[in-house]
Amino acid sequence: MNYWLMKSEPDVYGIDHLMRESNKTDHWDGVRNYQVRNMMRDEMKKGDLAFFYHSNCKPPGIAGIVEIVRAGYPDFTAFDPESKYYDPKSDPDNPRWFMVDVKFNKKFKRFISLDEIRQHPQLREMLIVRKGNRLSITPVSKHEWDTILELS
DNA sequence: GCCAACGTTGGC
DNA sequence: GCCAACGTTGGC
Repeated sequence: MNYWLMKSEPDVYGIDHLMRESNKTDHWDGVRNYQVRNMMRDEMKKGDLAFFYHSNCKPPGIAGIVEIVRAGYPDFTAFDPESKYYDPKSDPDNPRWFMVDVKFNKKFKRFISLDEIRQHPQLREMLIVRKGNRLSITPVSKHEWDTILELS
């Protein structure tokens, strides 16, 4: 079982959106970065847990937890010319992009801001606080996971 | 809105 | 295969 952190812009799709989905589940579409694609395709498994991170907002930080309820499968928005994520180079017979399904697990009573994460001695190694890290999904160690849960 | 830190593209 | 130009991300 692995732990992750998944970024999303709350103005576009935040944890409150996921809460309101039917069955509180949705697919995590639109990833168009190869490193993240590889993680979703090869490493993220059903039953894994992830922090739902709000980016590009004030303040950025972790809002809650989601569960991976379906492992990597082809991102069908890449095949849809009407989608903003359309990619004509992704062939349905050999898909270029993948996604996972996530289900709302919990919203933290207390939002854990990026600033708080940055200040915490046990969280200095988190990829999210590394300069220049722009990956929309990053792995989280068990120790980091537990530390943030204690804060929440 | 700015801009640093990337990743991608494409000419050569 | 190099690398300049361009596009994107995301904190500030």
